Amino acid sequence: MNDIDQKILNYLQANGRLSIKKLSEALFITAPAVSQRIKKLEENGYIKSYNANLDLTKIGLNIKAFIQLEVGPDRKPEFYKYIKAIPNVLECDCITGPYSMLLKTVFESTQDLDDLVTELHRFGSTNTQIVFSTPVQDRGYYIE
Amino acid sequence: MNDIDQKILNYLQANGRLSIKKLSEALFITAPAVSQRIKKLEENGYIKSYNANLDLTKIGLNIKAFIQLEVGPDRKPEFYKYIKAIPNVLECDCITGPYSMLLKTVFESTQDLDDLVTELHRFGSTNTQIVFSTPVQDRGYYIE
DNA sequence: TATGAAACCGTCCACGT
DNA sequence: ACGTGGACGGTTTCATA
Repeated sequence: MNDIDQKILNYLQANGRLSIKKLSEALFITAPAVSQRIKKLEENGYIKSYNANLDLTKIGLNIKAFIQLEVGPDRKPEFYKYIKAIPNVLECDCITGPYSMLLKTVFESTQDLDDLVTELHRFGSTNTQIVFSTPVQDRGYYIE
Repeated sequence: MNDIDQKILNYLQANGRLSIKKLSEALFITAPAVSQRIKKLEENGYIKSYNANLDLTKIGLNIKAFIQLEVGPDRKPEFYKYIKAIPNVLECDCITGPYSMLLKTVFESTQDLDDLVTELHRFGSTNTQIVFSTPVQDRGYYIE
């Protein structure tokens, strides 16, 4: 990981479909050199994936909410398997504090949100916060 | 937005660098047709961006934490400007409940986390939860 | 949306540093 | 170990219908 690799990572975080050619021009090295570096960054696990980022409200998912959930340590394996299968859950983190799980979720309606929360109660108590707005969208980390 | 567009969005969410050729083969239409569809999806705002997803622990950002913060309504503009300039904040949501903001953050050490929390206190009281593990990584929404 | 042609881009290889 | 330049093969785009 040197200076050029960091720049590649910054560029690709900002635009995951940037062509090798464009990168080679921005970095003043040739295309094969860029190609090799990216390959290594992928192989060494620096780059986990490339993703298109959608505007979910455009496909009717207008409700975004964070749900905190109490899950006993013994029920974690069961819970993980369950939660991975629910498409509305975009992220799930195991955290410190009285609620052990934090879920980031999206729904078409508050009714759908309510349905999931009701389901989740079989694992433990919940605490739900609905999102009004997102001043900082999930973004990359600029490396310097 | 028809069936083919949905499939394109699903494919690109899973692999943002998928070539037009590969997509055209998967969808049984020609490459120019795919190209035009993607262009429209971008223009109409369905696709907001393409991003490389990094393993942040690989670059020393081992601490991930959610910080809840009380911000008075009158100080929101000031807060938004401030928070956008901090690279450690990957996401910021304005939410319901006693704490009006939820921040997703990453740091090299708990010391750095402590420093930011101390800074944030000029806006209001905070509540911090450190992440132990992330069973569901920030993922796309599979459209059906 | 399909077709073919042209332009473009990415990869491979041999070589040099 | 890393970068370069040329050549090849594959991909995207354009014009046309």
